[in-house]
Formats: sequence, C-alpha cells, structure tokens
Amino acid sequence: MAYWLLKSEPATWSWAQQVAAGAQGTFWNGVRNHAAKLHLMAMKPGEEALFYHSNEGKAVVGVVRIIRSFYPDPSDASGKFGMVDVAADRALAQPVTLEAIKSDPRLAKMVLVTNSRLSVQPVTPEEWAMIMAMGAGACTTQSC
DNA sequence: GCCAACGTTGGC
DNA sequence: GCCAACGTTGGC
Repeated sequence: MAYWLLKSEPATWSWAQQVAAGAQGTFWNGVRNHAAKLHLMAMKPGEEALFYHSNEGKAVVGVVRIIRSFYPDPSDASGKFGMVDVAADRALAQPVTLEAIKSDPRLAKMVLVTNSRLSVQPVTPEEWAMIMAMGAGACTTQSC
C-alpha cells in the first residue's frame, strides 16, 4: 500500500471543491510532467493521498482516496499524459502547514521539501504517520 | 545528442 | 511581485 501527495492551487481546485464532488470523486487531470506521470501510473485504487494546497494556504488539508487507476487525459492533445480519479476521504482536524513540515527534521526528506515543484509525489509510511498525527491535533511539531 | 533559451511553478 | 529551481524546447 503506497501513499501519495497531490498538489493543487486552491484558486484552481480546492479541497472544498473536492469535498463537494463527494464519493464519486473527480478526475485529477492536467499533469504534464513525466516524473509526476510515473507516480500517477503507480497509483492503485484504494490507496490514499495527501491533498496539499500550494501557493495559497501551503498546507496539507485532507486525504483523498484513489478510486480509478491511470487512464488517458482527454485534455492532453499529445496523448502522452493521463490521470486518475480521486474522492475526498476525510479532512485533517487541523491543516499541516509547509512551515510545520519544514521545521521538523524527521520530515526534511519529504519530496515536498526536497523537490517542491513536483506536483505528484510519493510519501513514505513514516512521513504519512507523522502528518496524520500532526493533522489530528494529537501533538505539536516535535512532540509526536 | 548537447546545451542555451525560455516558460512555469511555487515559495518568499 | 520577485526570483530560484527545474523541465522542456529547439537550434546546432
């Protein structure tokens, strides 16, 4: 079971919109980067991904579930890229900000920190557990 | 096939 | 609004 992180600018597609889309979910299109594409292709239905608000907010705000594996993206004229379908699963009790992630040495190797421009990223089980604990409000940074 | 130029992303 | 990082494009 792999874990992932998906980035979206809230002005383009926000967590509120994802929640409004409900259990049937929506397609996650627009990826035009080969590294990101490889991660999309590796996603399996049932796996979970962090939903991260980039630019505005700069925080992990919720969890989405992959509900359909990789298939062609109709908005890509070249036919090279594709997308998956995701549905909102649950919100975090409190957003986990980029600032909080950066300030914790145990999360220093997150792709979000090391390659901030990649829009689809893998997350390790350890990182996932940390983010979940921080997002639950169960602990503050460094006390998990 | 290399590399300079350019465009885009995203944090600050 | 600026700029650094990085991916992509296109000329050679």
